[in-house]
Amino acid sequence: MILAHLRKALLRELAAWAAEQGLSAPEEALINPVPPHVPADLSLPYPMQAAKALKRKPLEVATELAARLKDLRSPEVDFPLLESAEPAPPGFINLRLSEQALVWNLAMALGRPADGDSPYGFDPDAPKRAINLEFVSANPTGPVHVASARAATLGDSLSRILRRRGHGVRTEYYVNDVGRQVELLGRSLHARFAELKGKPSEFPEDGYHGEYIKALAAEAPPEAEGWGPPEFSRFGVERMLTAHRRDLEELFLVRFDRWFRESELHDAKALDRTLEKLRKLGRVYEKEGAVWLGSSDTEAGDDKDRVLVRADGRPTYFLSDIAYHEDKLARGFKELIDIWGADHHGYVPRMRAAIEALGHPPGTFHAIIHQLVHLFRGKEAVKMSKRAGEFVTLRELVEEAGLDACRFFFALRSPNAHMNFDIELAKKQSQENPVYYVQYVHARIHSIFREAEKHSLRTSPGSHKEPTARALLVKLAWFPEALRNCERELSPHPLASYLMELSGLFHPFYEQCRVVDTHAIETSGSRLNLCAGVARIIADGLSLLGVSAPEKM
RNA sequence: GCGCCCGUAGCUCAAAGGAUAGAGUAGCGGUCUUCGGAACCGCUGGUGCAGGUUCGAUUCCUGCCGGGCGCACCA
Repeated sequence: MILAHLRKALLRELAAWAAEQGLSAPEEALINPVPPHVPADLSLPYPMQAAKALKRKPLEVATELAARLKDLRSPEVDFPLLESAEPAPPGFINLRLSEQALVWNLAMALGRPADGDSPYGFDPDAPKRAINLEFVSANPTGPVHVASARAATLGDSLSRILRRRGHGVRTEYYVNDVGRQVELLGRSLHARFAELKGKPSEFPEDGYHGEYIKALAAEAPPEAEGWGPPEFSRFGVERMLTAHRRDLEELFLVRFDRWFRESELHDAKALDRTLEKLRKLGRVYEKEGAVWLGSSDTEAGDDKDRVLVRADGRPTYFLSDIAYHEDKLARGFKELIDIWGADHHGYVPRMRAAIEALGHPPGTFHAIIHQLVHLFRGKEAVKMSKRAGEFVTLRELVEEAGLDACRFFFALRSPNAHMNFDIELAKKQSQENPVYYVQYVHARIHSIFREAEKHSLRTSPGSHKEPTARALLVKLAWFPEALRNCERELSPHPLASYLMELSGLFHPFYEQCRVVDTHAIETSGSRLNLCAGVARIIADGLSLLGVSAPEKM
């Protein structure tokens, strides 16, 4: 929060200075954390950029600018923001926050989000976005696979963070409840059911072979004797969907605001309407009996045109997908963000092309592509095939490794990171998961609170001189910035990394600064206050990641 | 063959073009009569290769090497 004010104040000052120099104003005042050897809180690299444009010496520019920044103030607060602003080679300005600024920021961090409309981390200046975030959307033809854990973590954590930032976000799960895969599910169940009844059956060639199919067939009601594959399809989809909801929402704590069924589109004739709209816009043509979208003729960069309606008259999956996205936009969303595995990345340009062809502004559609998780058991790669039934379920992993360990583990990784995930290690050595490192600090602080309670010591605002305490205060100020980075990167991993760093700073403080001390009530009070801030941010940050913050471990 | 992603410490990963590349974990050596040893402190260990752009490159560009994933009138 204080850093947002600082950035704004810096930007004003830099813009004024730039105008005097005949430069265009910088778009943003970029501030960076400093490396350990630098005795400051933050650094401003702007002088080096300005020096280039002005063809002047960077350090000279930094010196000139630093002098102007010393007494920097913000209209939102009534104290000076900085204690010092010093030029440093090759052309940084190193900033040290004022004590008032740090104390004020701690108070903001400790404010109760539930009470106000401006919780810590909320960004009043950011333009509000209306986002539909779709993720997982696994076919209801089998249990939720471990491979979905990454997308589920990404989507759920990101949606929580974006909401905290003040955006309107609705999460959505698209259910492919019609089509070939679902038919195959019905035929597989039909065959397994017949087997159970000792009747002759023909198991479909590409059918689903997993044991769960047999188990599911065994659960079919008595009247299933008279069912054909379509009835088994319906039965199977409903059962699978129920299991998906249970695994994702109850087990993995991933919430979807809407479970949208493809069949809803067919019922509403949405495919016809979308096709008609594209036709009117002149974006489709017929060739060789099929209807094509002129997707290569767009800015989206699709390399070829795509079939919407096959020569036999059946619509492609692509068309229903377009209709689905059109439906989301009709519901008022301005941005559609889909989270897809890297195995679908080739689908991005055509989807973008379709959105463009429908006349929506560029940037309406965005795909977050996450790299696939390669599963191992020890050294051995796990092949995953739903049809062969060889896979590890999400439930299996969570029940063995623990929810917190799983969610934090995936949250730490950038979507672009290719990762090898050793299931044995995850199950066996869950103690090594960094999440415990973070949770431990939270539990430790609450232990301090319990100790303070015994001596009737209470938190009180106050300043902090010790370097370890000051480092914590500065780190607390970075929390909103971490959330901002999450929004920019469209990933929760900057927050997870931040929590690791914050936690790492607590222990040195703990070792050097005795908190509970009945001979120093005032110091105890201000240190308890700092502890409260750290605990609050850890609990808050972990909750944004869907991870618990236990008071005892 | 073309396209997208990646290659960073033994392992799993960070790092808005910024300073001496950070964490966790593993390894080695220390720290236990006070708030939690699931801890702390110290040491060891580094950007695949070759060029280029830049005051400055893990980051951008080119080429190479290695890996993952795509390239349907499948979903």
